[in-house]
Amino acid sequence: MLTPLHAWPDSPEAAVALQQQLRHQVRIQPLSQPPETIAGCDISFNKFEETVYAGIVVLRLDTLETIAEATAITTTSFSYVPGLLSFREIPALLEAWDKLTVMPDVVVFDGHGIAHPRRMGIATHAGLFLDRPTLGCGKSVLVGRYDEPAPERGAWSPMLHRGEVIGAALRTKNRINPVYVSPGHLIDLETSIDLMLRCDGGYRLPEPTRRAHNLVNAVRRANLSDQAQ
DNA sequence: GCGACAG
DNA sequence: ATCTTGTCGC
Repeated sequence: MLTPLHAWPDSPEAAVALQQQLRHQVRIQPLSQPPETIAGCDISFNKFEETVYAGIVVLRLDTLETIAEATAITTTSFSYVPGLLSFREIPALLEAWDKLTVMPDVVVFDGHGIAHPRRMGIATHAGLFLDRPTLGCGKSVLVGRYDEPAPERGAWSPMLHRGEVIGAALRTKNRINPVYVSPGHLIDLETSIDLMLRCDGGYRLPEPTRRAHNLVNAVRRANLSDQAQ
């Protein structure tokens, strides 16, 4: 089990205070080594239920083939609050992480990294726990403004918040809405964008994220049919 | 004060 | 996030 970075807050107020403390530990910098593997992670749940299904999928960056997977089923009491997503999802993801037999060089999260009001999105927060390069790739914006990037795949424009560049609106498919990429920890924006473009499987979302999403939904639905019998 | 608000 | 069929457009 990973050494806990900190105790888990029991209230939104305590969580915000913790984010203010943790933000000083974040390091946005180039990768120290060329990555060969990348993992995607996601959680799924049935509305109104506290059970959460977490999953992580590791792929080779050059071929995008899946080389490892891990899942975990737990419960959460921390409900979703914009800006505090990590407190709801990280516990379950860390349980899945402990079951992983292959350590990925980079981890992509479904959400944001520093593109967050306190620069502490789920990718950044988790990066501090894992002490490994992480980045966020979200489907919508939490904070920040940007100019629409050109319509061609690969085009991107910076996301700005309080005078800082916090991420990029990146076009992963021609004429399709961009995804929002931001570094989490131990990586920089340029590398994050490059990695997302290399994870192209022909869809709007990067392959690591898509596979993790499919994995957790498969586990959740399998559990539903089990209970029905 | 009003609106916005990752998954 | 999840619940869901067809449908408009490239």
